[in-house]
Amino acid sequence: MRMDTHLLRTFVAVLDHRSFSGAAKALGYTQSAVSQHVAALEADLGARLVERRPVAPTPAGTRLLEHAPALLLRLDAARADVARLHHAQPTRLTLACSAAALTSTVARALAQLRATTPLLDLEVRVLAREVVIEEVLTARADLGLVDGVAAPSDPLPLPDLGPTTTLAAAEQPLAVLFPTDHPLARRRSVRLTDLTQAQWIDAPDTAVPLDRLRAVCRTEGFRPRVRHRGTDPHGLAALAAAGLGLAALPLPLAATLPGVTAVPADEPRLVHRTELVHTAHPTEPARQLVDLIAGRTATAR
Amino acid sequence: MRMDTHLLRTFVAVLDHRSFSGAAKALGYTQSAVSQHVAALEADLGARLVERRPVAPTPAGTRLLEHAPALLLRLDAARADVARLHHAQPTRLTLACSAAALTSTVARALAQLRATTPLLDLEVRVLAREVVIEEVLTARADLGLVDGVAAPSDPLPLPDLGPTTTLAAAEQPLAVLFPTDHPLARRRSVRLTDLTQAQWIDAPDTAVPLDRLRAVCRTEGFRPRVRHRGTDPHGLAALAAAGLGLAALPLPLAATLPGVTAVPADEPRLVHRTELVHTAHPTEPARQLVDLIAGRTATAR
DNA sequence: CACGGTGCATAAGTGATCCTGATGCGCATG
DNA sequence: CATGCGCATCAGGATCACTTATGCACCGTG
Repeated sequence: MRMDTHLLRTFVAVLDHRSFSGAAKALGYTQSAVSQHVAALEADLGARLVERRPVAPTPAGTRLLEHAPALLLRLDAARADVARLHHAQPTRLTLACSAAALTSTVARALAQLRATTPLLDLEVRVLAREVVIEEVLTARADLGLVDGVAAPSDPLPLPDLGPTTTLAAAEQPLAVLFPTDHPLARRRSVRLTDLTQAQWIDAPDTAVPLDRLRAVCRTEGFRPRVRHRGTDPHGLAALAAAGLGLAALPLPLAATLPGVTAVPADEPRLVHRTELVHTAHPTEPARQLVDLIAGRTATAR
Repeated sequence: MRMDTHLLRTFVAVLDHRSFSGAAKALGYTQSAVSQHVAALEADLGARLVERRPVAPTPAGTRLLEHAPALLLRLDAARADVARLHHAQPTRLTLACSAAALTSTVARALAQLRATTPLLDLEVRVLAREVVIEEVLTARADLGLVDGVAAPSDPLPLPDLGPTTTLAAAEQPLAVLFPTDHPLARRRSVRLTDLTQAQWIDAPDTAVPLDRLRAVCRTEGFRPRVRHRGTDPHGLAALAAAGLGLAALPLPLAATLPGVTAVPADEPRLVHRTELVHTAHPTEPARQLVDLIAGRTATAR
């Protein structure tokens, strides 16, 4: 009757699967139970939430879908946060990273941590940018590293899904990849504003997704002709070297790539920024790494 | 067994009341049920949450308390958001304000709205700063107005309790209230940094709580000797006029108060800022007011 | 147009659950 | 040491939340 968490969970699952019976299988219920769950939710809220045949959210269902996943995530986060208190693993450290977040700054801090506590069981998992925070909130990872593009010393616009603290871990200049024989490849720097109408390659899984570039530059430009899925910068560089379009990457990374020339980008001033994400109360090896990285960026500044 | 919403609700109630039986009365349960709820939560999370006799949170309970109220609020927010779709009241508009947020800018926008839709049933409720957002999220108010102190054009640090949009409604300079015979009362402006060690009156319910001033100025100064509870600026002015201590208020308000001289404050540059808070999908009369205020601040800029 | 298949709704039954009322027990207080 | 207060525990009954079984609307097929 009451709007309960498991009702919300099946509601979300039904719309995820676009099917009652599919959601039932996924949740380990019978189809009948799922049907009753949705009916109970609809009765409780006094509105039809799901259109059946085909299964789709009604306007009210859409509204609820804007809340439910975040709610369930926070619920898991709360449970994880309590569990962490008692099941802390002082010899394990799991790090969730987006693709380009594992910079040398971070790697050096990790090495330093390993040096002080040699029997540390370290695991690094590279994930899509959006799920890194979820991993941290649900304690599947102790720390998160998210990279993105922002104005210098501006924070990244992370979705606010729960009580997390973020800390700048590194800032690197941006560079544009040109084929080595491209006329602009000789330049010491290029202005991004001059390149909004150029041919771009969109590589949303690497360090600089074009939609983010559009948002930060407040332009409608940077329209891609080629889309590149995957986190491998070498493949992206190969495309750029072949003249299929321009691509942007952090300068230190871009400079090492074969077949292309990395030209620093300015105007607008943008940086590739990496942020460390942790919960309000990091447990022991995580807290040490936070301190190490905080110290590094503080002295590097 | 599962970490359910009503279990969390009684958990919070128990620690609010510092009593099982008190919480039971408040929730309409028997004491026995409350006891079982807490036991079920503890069994589910595998940790003792509440210390009994006296009733107090354990470390794990404290951790859970950092999540539970926000979670329950978001649950109510989700329910309210769906309910709004069907029970929209196009002739009612309820506005939740913190004490000093009802500036002339807002008042004029309200007058304009009343002019265009004359049979509008308007209600304004003045509340503590922290609960304004809750009122908006749970649809007890259609719009919220929160005031506070910030650097010019910086947003106020609102607690992130749910999907809300904020919009600057007004910015006013700050002023310090001096007794008219005070030596600094003649000055055309004063530097707040020179006054950190002065005697202050803390009036946390008015426009400029001292703890906020400390936070923004990053100082340990502004220590109060007198505390003033209540939202009435005249009472505060009377205390300041009698020489009990200094107080800060927005200049337009401060200039009208008897017995004191309002001297504009600068260094650091701070403003009294009012922000309009609304949900992602404001309903009709609310949306109009948002547009009106957005238009006003846009043209005023 | 009959036919079966698919997929959600509904009905009936059952074991688990959640609450109440009664009682027990530890701990203060006088 | 008696008493009261307050939380824990127990037993029982109402309710709930599943399952299985069946119904029914819709769709594609021969």
